[in-house]
Amino acid sequence: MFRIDQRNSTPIYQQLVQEVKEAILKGLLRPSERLPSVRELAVQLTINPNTIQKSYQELERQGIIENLQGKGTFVAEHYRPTKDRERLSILKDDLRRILVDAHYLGLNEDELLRMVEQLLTELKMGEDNR
Amino acid sequence: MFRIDQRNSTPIYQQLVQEVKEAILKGLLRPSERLPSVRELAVQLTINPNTIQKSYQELERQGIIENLQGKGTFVAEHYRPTKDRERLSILKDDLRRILVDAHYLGLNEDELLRMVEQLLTELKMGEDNR
Amino acid sequence: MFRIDQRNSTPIYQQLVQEVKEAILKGLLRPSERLPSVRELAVQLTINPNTIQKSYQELERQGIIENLQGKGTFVAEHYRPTKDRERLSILKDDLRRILVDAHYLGLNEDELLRMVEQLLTELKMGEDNR
Amino acid sequence: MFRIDQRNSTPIYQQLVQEVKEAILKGLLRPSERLPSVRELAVQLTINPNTIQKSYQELERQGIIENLQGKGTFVAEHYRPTKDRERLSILKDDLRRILVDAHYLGLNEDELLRMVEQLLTELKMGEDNR
DNA sequence: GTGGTCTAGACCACA
DNA sequence: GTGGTCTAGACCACG
Repeated sequence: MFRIDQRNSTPIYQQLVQEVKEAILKGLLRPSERLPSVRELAVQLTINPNTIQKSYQELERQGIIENLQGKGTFVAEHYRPTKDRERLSILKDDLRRILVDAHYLGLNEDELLRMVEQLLTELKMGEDNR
Repeated sequence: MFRIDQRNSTPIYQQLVQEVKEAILKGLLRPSERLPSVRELAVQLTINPNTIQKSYQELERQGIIENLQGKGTFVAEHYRPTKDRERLSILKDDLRRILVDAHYLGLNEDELLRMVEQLLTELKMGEDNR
Repeated sequence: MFRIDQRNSTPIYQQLVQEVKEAILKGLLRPSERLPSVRELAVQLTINPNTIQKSYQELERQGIIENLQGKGTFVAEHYRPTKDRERLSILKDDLRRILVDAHYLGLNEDELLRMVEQLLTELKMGEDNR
Repeated sequence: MFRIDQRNSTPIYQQLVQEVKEAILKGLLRPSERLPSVRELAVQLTINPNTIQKSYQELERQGIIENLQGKGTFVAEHYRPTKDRERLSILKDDLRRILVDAHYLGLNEDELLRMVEQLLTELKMGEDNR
């Protein structure tokens, strides 16, 4: 269900956060749908349960998933984007960094924009999924 | 000359690498121009010299600056983009991550593309500056 | 009759205890009045009967409701406040925590006191209801 | 420096978060002042470093403390209250719960308000501390 | 020396 | 069965 690369240097728990967000965006996970339990997923991905838990807590903090006591973890029914200024500013900085790197890797403006478009399509953004 | 934010969680040495790359892109630093010495910059930015050193080494590894023994560090005269497949793939992953985050922050496709355009203009990319 | 929020992280049984206490305070439930049976309430609130049971037990322990074998559960006729020192001390700690949090949320002393007054009015405290 | 009660059922990491917030409020910790390192505090309080870390991360998330890479953890220079509506609503619910409990413990409105006033004085709120 | 991540394993509250 | 907390101990990146 989720792809985790143990050799990737980005923390596993962040990779999982990202994977869940993408899965929801792509419609693979739907609002109110149940996520695998911490233990289940730990077994599936051969990752420590604590690591899974950290991911779930982060996703809950962002309002993307919800925990029902003793029943499990679910995709939030109504996700409300935050428009958090601070996080938007960080995002913009990250984007700037990427554009700079892209230039030094030899990508020109057109190639870059095409890459963006392709990724947006892949993620089915602009569609009705949450 | 370079903006470093100690509170930012991205490593200081990476921030500096980024700042130098941007400065060159914007034409603030021109090919063959001399960079501040490690010690100078360490004093200016009140940062550990080892950290500056690490940034310069990274930039040299990427072929963006060159060290002339005993003379100082200079912006490379002729930078050749690498087209490094591995790094391109990482860049794409980073970009995907950002697009997903943007969505969860409430940005739609249009707003995103406009942000990209704005940043590209800011960086004067598309022009002849290295 | 009682509002339960499954997404709220405070245990459901505690939420219910709270709701019952408030209902009595507001006069919605009067001394000697019968409470819904465990099963009834479990169906109404779509909650596990064991959870309801736990709430009722807690309320009985506090002397707020009484169980008459085979007849049902009733609001106690004469509630005598306990003046339990231990619980008073815990309450004070909880209150301190809230005041601190309020400060960090940007509330000043006036706004806080006004909030307290408002809540007291809402709860009709200061009146003769139990 | 910080009082932790291992027997208290509220999680240790939350107790510590609370203690730090209070210490700042009371002026025992001043903006820009360095907090004990995770390891130091772990030894002092005979608590696992991971637990301390969890507290520090929560405080950082709330913008109350800041981490400077490799240099340690510091009280934020300029704390900006969030006015987070959701958290305010939770706070109000907590406050309501306490008022109800206070009533059932036999406190009347006057006694309650006096307790609030006393706590506010203890915390030196209303003064110039941050 | 600083914090950040991860694992292994344990215990507990809740439903 | 569910997630939440805590410990012990290890490794790593950063400055």
